[in-house]
Amino acid sequence: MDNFAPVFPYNSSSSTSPTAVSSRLSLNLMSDYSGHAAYSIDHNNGYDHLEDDNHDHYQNLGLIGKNPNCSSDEVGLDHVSPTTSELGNSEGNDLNSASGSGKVHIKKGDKKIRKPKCAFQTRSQVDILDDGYRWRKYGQKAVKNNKFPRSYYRCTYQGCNVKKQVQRLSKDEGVVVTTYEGTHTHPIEKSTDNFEHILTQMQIYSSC
DNA sequence: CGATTTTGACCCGCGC
DNA sequence: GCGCGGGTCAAAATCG
Repeated sequence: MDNFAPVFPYNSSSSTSPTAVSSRLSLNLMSDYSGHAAYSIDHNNGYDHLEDDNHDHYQNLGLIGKNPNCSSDEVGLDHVSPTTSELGNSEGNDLNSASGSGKVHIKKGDKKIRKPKCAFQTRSQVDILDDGYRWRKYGQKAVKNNKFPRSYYRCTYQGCNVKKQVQRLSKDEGVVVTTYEGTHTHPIEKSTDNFEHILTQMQIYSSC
């Protein structure tokens, strides 16, 4: 049993103690996201402040993952090239930037290292949720059966190869699905009030 | 001028 | 084997 590090961009070092708010949340199982089970968190109160302008306002709708632990197994979306880095036992945390010689795709015979991956839905008017880290967009793709494209972001912190995907649901335009992949190797770069709050709470249930 | 975004091309896995 | 869908690269464009 591989215990994956937290997928959320918050390491256990986060000081906030996730206790008080937990009673407000309830977990519901949904089951429609790329074939994986999805967990939604309903807030009985709070986080419905949908008035704001330049700063994001979001209402968290839930965790999406294969299981409540958000382990990445079988999410099966990432391939790692072990050519330039030792991946033997490094918990797959380095998706080595493959700078230089082109594409990162694995070759035959290389073993796939899956990184922890965790997705959650957020009801938001904006696509880019301010989670306190700095991200650089490196790609965008049209998604089948979805009129909205999916955006790919990478953490800009040197040596940190955490990625995330952001996608808006076509059947519910108000819902943004954010998928985090990997674990941040550095502290958060700026404080975010409500989003940190949200993620802190979610960590209670995901224990990832 | 450095950082970030845009976008077309490329690569890979998978299903048929 | 082929086509499709998804993920990434990298050059050019844009932004601050």
